[in-house]
Formats: sequence, structure tokens, C-alpha cells
Amino acid sequence: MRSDARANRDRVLAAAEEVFGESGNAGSTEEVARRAGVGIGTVFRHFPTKRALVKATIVRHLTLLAETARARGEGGEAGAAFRETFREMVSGAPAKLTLVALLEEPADSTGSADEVEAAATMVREAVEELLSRGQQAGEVRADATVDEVYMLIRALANARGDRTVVDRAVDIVLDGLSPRRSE
Amino acid sequence: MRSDARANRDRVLAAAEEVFGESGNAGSTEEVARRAGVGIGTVFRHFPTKRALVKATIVRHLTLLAETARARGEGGEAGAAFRETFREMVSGAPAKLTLVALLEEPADSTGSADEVEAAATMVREAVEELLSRGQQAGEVRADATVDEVYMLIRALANARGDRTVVDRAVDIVLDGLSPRRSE
Amino acid sequence: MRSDARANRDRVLAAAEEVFGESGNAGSTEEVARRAGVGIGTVFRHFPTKRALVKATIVRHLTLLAETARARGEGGEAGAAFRETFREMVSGAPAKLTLVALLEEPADSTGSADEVEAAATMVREAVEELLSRGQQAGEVRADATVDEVYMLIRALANARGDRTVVDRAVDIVLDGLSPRRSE
Amino acid sequence: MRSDARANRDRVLAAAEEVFGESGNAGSTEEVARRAGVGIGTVFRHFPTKRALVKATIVRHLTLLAETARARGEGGEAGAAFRETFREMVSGAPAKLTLVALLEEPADSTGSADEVEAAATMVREAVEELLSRGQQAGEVRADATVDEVYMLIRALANARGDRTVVDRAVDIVLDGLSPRRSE
DNA sequence: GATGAATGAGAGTTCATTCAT
DNA sequence: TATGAATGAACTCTCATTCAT
Repeated sequence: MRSDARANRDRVLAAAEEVFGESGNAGSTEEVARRAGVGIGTVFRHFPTKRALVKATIVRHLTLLAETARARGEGGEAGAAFRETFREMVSGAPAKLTLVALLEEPADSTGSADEVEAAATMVREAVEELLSRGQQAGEVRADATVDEVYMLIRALANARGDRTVVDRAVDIVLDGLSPRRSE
Repeated sequence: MRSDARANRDRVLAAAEEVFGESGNAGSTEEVARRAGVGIGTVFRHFPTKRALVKATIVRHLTLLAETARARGEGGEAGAAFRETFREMVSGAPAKLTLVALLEEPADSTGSADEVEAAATMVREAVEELLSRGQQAGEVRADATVDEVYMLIRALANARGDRTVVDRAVDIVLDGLSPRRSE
Repeated sequence: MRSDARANRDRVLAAAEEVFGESGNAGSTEEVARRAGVGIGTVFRHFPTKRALVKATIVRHLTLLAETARARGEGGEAGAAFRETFREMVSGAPAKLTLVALLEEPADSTGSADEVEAAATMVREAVEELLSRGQQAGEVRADATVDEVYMLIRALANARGDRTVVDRAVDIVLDGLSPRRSE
Repeated sequence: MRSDARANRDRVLAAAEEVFGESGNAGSTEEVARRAGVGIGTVFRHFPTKRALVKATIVRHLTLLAETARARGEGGEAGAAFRETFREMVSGAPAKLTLVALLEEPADSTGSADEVEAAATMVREAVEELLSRGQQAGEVRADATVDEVYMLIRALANARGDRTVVDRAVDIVLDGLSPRRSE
């Protein structure tokens, strides 16, 4: 019976990612339950609060993201790895950072953002790793810090618009991140 | 009493900009009324629908923005004008584009988005003007189009975070928008 | 300036008859003001309450009705006068009793229904006069009382439906009111 | 819990019949909830719209009415059956047609009036059946059609007033519906 | 006296959350 | 443990009524 519960939890999380991804915080818990194919009670049994559900969704998201980024970082060419991960984080399907915007909406003063923050930190660290390798290889400008890079990724991930326009915007930003002439 | 009414209308719009700027579409009309210091009925007298209020808020926003951008464009040095306006649009107080995100949320299929669209077009055109002047002056890379530039502005305007980090991120983007070595 | 006021009062009453005739009690005071071409304040200056306005409308209505009925009663043939007035009250344009239904909706426990009651009594008396003349002339069954006749008029006046159906229904009722075989 | 739900649904409908019977469309959904002893949310769970609640109430009403009329029609004497049913429809407790007036108020242009219309047709057909049997038995005037009869029933059912007066009014109408002398 | 802007109680409706089954 | 019915606070919107001009 434990495995049933876990399976349900996962289905709920997947549904939540769909729903909140589409409608943001305005997505309803009942819609999540419906798409997960469970009763509303089940959702609340696993996540005592809508907020908790949103957080868990984000954590799942960020964890996936960090793993992907880290895996990518293992590869050989540091510059390419950095740039590809940047691109993927901005527009990659399973890696979309969009959901994070949910957390930015309400002033997160509950103090219980820890879990999310931990996951976010993992992503940041993965980005940092990629960034410093790129810099050491001389393929990324030396004066860029994780802060800016991470912010740029998040900003672009949240932007809506034509895929091609996003791609060109990313090109520009990556150009901005390439080593300066004088370097 | 016409003047009173207009004053109230303005206070409502200002309050709406605050509220929707903070909480997005989830901000409540009642909160707007409270901050404006008027009764809920007054808000609805001026804007028959929440949607109408949101739209009016955005239009006001965009209009201001377009005016600022255009004024800035009159100045002499094309490159500096472009860059300063870019910065201002991203972080300028009365010019923040954040609200535009509201429009991206609901599928605006009412067909009555005309006014908003018109205002948005004005902003785009102002940006376009600045961009092409900058390009003609050889201070902005020639292959950039309004689409990307406008998207970058919006993406960064919506990003939350330290002011200084935003500034550095803008630096990077502007570097990306400067003429390429080979040019 | 007195005559202006009276003129406004009359326009308001006429508008009220239109509006409440169409939409019943659900008609709004503002709609009345709009159709009367006056401000909402003017309506409330003349009638301190919506209820008061409704009542005044009904009184005007009933007064007109009573006058028409009485005028009709002066004529020669008692039976024809009775039947024609009956018909007119049911479907006559300026004489429609429909509005009375408004009063029947809320339990009229304000105790201030006096004015309306007085007007209603005038109508009743006019009907009574016509009825008894008809009975004396042997053209209306002797055992009918005003109560039933008045109720039948009101019931039919409130009925919605094809004009021709109403007419045929009235025929049937008038047949029921004609002298019995044995009389 | 299905049975609880059904029980609540029924209580809501019963309360709705009371409330709308008293105050017409102006009766509030909250009052219905209060009288049913349930929360407002429960009312809306069962009937997604006030309109839907009103409709369901009417349908229930009409269905009951049609059944009663049809049961009555089975009896032997056609004339008596017709007259008794007429009386019952006008003043019978569980059979009062009053609610139908609700339908006459708003221009029912939603196109979804089907269910109500179907129920209304059933009532009409029951009346028609009784009428034609009465006519074949020579106990009801031959030239009367359902249209008038149905309208008379509705008109009298909606009339307010002393029970005895209503009864006498019905007597008159039934006299009008009896076979003409010459027949 | 007339005007119409402001008010706020109240109505319909939604949705996070609880709880009986 | 899962279910989904019940709950009620909160939200958008309406309208009778008041009041400054």
C-alpha cells in the first residue's frame, strides 16, 4: 500500500507541474486532482496545503534541472557545455524554469522556503560549476558572476514569445558572455 | 465634481499599478480600492470590470513608457540614447514594464485588446527607432532586430533580484548588443 | 421653478411605468432616471425610496384605470359597458394592471400601503359599479361578486401569452359571467 | 456518501421551491442555502448557477404536476376529472403552478431551456388529454382549446387572494367552459 | 433644485481546506 | 488510505441611497 501512495504522489506532482505550468498560481487544486486521476482529498493528504504542493512541484523541477546541468557539466568542452546548458535551461522541455516564477510572486516570508531554497542552490551551484569551467577554459568572460548568469537564465526562461526570437535573444546574451576583446 | 472624479480615477489607477505590480492578476480589486482610499463601488464606476481596470493600468504604463523612450530618443548620441533607454526600461521606476506580464497570462481573446495593443505598439516603435538609430551610428550590432531587443527588455524588467545584479546583467546584454568584432 | 419640478416628477413616473412594466421590480432606479432624462438624484428627490417610486407608479396607474372604467360606466348599455371594460382592463394599453403584481411580491407589511390601497379601492368600486349595473340589466349573472370579478381581471391582466389566446380566454370567462340558464 | 449528497440535493430543491415560490427570482441563493440548512457552497456544487437551480426547481414542479394530472385523468368520469384537475392545478398544494411565472420573467434565450420546456410540454399534454376527454364526453364546450385552458389555469394559479374567492372565480371559469346552451 | 460621483451592503460564484464515509 | 461532498471566506460586480458641488 506504500507503493500506491508513492505512485499517487508522483502522479499528483506531474499533474501539478502541468497545471501550474499552464496557469500559474491561478491553477486550481481540483484541476490538479482531476488530471492526476485522484480525489481532491488525496492531493491534500500528500500535500497539506496548496502552497506545499506548489513548493514540492518546484523542488522536483529544480532537482531535475540541477541533475541535468550537472550531467552536462561532466562532458569535455567547457565552453560548449556552458552554452548548451544555458540554452537548455531557457527553453528545454523538462527543464523549464518557468515554475520558479511562482515563488517570486508572493513575498515568501513563511520562512519555510528552505527546501526550495536548497534545491535552487543546487541549480545555482551547477550553473556556477559550468560557469567557472568555461571561464577557466577562456571561453566565458572572466568578470561574469553566477548571480548575473543565473538571473539571465531565469529571466529568459520566463519570457514568452516565439521560439526563434528567444533563440536569437539567447545568442545575443551568449555573445555578451563571451570573452571581451581585451581579454 | 468632474475634477473630483478625475482625481479619483487617477488614484485608482495608481493604486492598481501598485497592487497588480506586486501580485499580478491575483491582486484583488478590493485591495486596489483600499489603497486608493475609495469605496469598491467607485472603482467599478470608473472601470466596469476588473479586466478593464487591468487594461487601463497597462495602457497608462505603456503610454508613459513610450513617451519616456521617445523623449530620450531626441537626444544627440544615438548609442548612448539606446543604452540609457534600455537601462531605464528595465529598472526605471515609472517605466517598469513588469505589468505587461499581466497581458501574457490570459489568452487575450476578447478582441478588445486593441487599446492595449496600440499602446504596446507605440512602445515597440519607440524601441525600434532607438535601435535603428544606434545601428546607423554603428554603435549597435547590425543583425539585432526589435524582436529580440524588446524581448530582452521585457525579460529583464520582469526579473526580480538585487538592483546591482540586474545592472550587471544589463551590462552583459548590452555588450552582446554592441557591434561584433568583425563588423 | 415649481412647474419644472412637477414636469420632472411626471417624466420620472412615466419612465418608471415603462421600466417596471418591462422588468418588474428588477428594473433599476438608474434606468428610470436615464429614460426620464434626469439625474439619479432627481429621482430620489421626488421619491425618497425605490419602494415609494414603485408605489407612486402604481397609484398613477390605478387612478388612470379607475377613471377610464368610470367614464366607460357612464355609457348606455350596461352589459356591453361591463364586458368592454373587462376586456380593456385585461389587455388595454394605458390601463394594464400588470404593475399591480409588483405590490403582491413583497409582503406589504410597511403599513404605508394606504395610498395604493385607496387607489385600488377606487378601481374596485368602478368595477363594482359596472358589475351591479350589468346585473341589474340582467346581462351579468346575479351571483357574481366584485371579489371574483376583480380577481379574474387581475389574473388575466398578469397572464403573458399570445394576444389572441388571451382574447379567447376572456371570452370564456365572460361566458362564465353571463346569466345562468335558469336565471 | 452518495446518499447524503442526494438527500442534500433534495433539501436544497425543497428550500428553493419555498424561497422562489415566495419571492420569485428575487429570492437569494443564500436564503435557499440557509433554509436547506447547508452551506452556500453546497448549493453551488449541486447547481452550478442560480439559473440552473431555478430551472431544476421548476422542472421538479412541473413533473410532479404532470404526474398528478395524468393520474387524475385515469379516473372514470371525464368531466369531473377535468374540473377537479383544473381546481387542483390552481390551488393544490404540491401542484401549484406559481413557479412557472419565473420562467416568464427572463427572456429565456439561453437555448438551454429544453429541459424546462419538455416538462412544461408534459403538463400541457396532460391538460390536453383531460380536456379532449371532457369534450368527447360532452361535458366541456367543444370550441375550447388547450391554449386558453392552460392559460386560464396559469393565470389563476398565480393569482393571490382569499382561497374562497379563488374558488368562486374558478367556478365562474368552469361555467364558462361548460357546454354552451346551443350545443 | 438638479446633478452624478461615491458609498457599501448584498448577490452570485470560486476554491482551498476539512471531514464523514 | 482514498474519496468527494460540504464548508465558508473571499472575490467580482450591482444597485439603492447619500452628499458634495
